[in-house]
Amino acid sequence: MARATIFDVAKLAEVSIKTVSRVVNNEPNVRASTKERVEKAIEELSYRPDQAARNLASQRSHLIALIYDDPSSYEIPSAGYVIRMQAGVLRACRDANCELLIHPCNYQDKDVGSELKTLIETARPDGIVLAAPLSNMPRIVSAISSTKTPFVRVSAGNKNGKDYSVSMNDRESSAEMTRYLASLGHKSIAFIKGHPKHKAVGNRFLGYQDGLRDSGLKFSESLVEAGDNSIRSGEACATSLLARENRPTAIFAANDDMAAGVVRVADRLGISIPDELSVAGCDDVALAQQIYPALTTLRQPLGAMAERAAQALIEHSTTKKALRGADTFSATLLIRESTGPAPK
Amino acid sequence: MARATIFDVAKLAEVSIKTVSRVVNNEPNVRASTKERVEKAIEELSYRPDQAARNLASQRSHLIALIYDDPSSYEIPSAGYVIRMQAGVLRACRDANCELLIHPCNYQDKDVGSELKTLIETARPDGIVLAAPLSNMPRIVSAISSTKTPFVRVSAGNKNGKDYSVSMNDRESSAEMTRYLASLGHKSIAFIKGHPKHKAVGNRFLGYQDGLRDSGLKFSESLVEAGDNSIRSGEACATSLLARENRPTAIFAANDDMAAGVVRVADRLGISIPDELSVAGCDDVALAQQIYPALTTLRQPLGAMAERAAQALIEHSTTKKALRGADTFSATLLIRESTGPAPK
DNA sequence: GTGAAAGCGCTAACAC
DNA sequence: GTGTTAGCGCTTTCAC
Repeated sequence: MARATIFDVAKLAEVSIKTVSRVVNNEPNVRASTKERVEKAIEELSYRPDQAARNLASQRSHLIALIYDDPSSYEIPSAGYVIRMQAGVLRACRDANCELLIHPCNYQDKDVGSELKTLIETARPDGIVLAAPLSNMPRIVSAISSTKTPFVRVSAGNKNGKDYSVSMNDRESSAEMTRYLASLGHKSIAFIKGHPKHKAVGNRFLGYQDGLRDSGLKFSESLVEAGDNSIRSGEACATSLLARENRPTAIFAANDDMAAGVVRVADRLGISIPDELSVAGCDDVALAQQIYPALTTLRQPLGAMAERAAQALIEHSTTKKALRGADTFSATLLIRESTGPAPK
Repeated sequence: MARATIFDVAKLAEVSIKTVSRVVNNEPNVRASTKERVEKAIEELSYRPDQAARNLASQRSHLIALIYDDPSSYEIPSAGYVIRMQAGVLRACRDANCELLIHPCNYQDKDVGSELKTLIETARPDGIVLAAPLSNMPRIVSAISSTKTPFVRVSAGNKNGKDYSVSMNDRESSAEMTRYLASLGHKSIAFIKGHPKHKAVGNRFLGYQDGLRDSGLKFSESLVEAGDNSIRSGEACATSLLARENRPTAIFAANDDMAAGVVRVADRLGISIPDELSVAGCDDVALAQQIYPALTTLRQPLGAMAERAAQALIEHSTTKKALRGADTFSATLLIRESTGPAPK
């Protein structure tokens, strides 16, 4: 037997299809008793509204797109980052019966711009969640912007007045981590910078300097190395940092992957963590708990950020309220095994 | 200006909308010159067919659902597994302008069954890719089956005559790994079994026994420990295995996470890998390359498997050809740093 | 090889 | 509070 339509329900409940529609969409202006009758009919026929018909009639796709840099194209994937964002968006979608459209892409491709435009024009999502580091790339932001589809940037680093973004308080949190390290007695705290395109990660460097200042330590360029967010670059920076005569007693890396690289190098060099060297990362990716010693890090509330982003988009798609400004989420300092008191 | 519809194109090209439809869908019976005219009009108006209208008229959702166990609900996520499957399905979808609907779920929930049924009845995907270990759970398989929506099981472990599945040759590959270990001179090769619900992982245990036999080694229950696929269980098994008087010189774990647990324990005990102990895993998750020493493992062609699964579903949705049998993919033996010659 | 007409199952606008 | 009607933009069927 064919699937029930809104007409079948209307007939059985002895109301018009519009009333059924009202009940299904939780619209007001339905008498409680009528509503009950309709609901009984729906139950009886196990009626489910047809999404395609709904989308066509309402001129909305009920689709939220999540666009991110393709982790499977990396040497070292940061899959956990993506999974957590997906989970967040999914939470927001479920509550609004939207679907999630995922689109991993490679920002190094010459024509990501037109690829994204085609995607958007074809699928017509009601809104777009744009993850870092794509959220910081003018080429990409402007391609998306040109489609006029509402979008939210995640971890955008630089706010601008024209759109809405959600991010973590990178600077404040990094300052907190630095102060924590200083409170452990470390006087020589090195920092490994991240990918220059990733602005949010750039703010962590600023926070590191703030934290140093707060703790009465002075900043020195010689304690700073520049990585590119990959484990391998973390290894390279650590190799340089740890080969010095007066090597630092603590290293704070702008993300966990690089911190993991530091741990790996220290292990090879026979430098004991945390006895001789404290290491801290940022992000709390899965790897952070998986390595030994487990990494002290800052947990980014990625899921919550993505959820908020999607919620804002969904709300905008119904209310058309302007989508501007920025929301900030606080990171949590997770103290694990890789940090300890400075060697005497 | 509003978006162009099929009528606008038809008018501009001076044909009927049906002809435009034919061109757009690559249907036959259009004269080359007509086709060209239509294409020019499409280009000029930058026309994009409306997916919602298409779905409604064709009674297909053009959606492929990917259902998997939620990695973000784990203590230790296996996010890479999911990302690779997503990438595979996405490849198949792109070629057929389908969209991917992802649905992470928690198989421990009492009512996953009805959750999945609701999802399927609401979103009405044209087909479903069901990932392991869900693909082995009768409760879940039958819930999906009851919706009559075509589905493919990935790494199903046990074939049955009623559906289609794609999997890796777990048994043969594990035998190969075991023979490789034996060829290195190891005489005492231990095995850590995986989660009992995960049938594919069970086949690896069979392969281990085959490999032992092939190499003239005899199987001993005392060299087998049972884990549950988690890092922590790998640590527990390793702790037991390595505390013995005559500890094994090689440990083969049914997945990488457990192998990583072994590495961690060996590290704590001061047992050098690979000099004193060889460790091998299975799956080639990201973690396998991230730990030190990098893990020798079997790379599961997950992306290809998922892609094939989705392709089969898409083909079925157009041709209605029966979806039965099983396709098998070969794993690749990846020799990295964690295995070496048996200690003299 | 091409076209006309009839839906697909819903929402929106407005009438009652 | 409730119903009527007209689309939404395509695909399908069938006629030519």
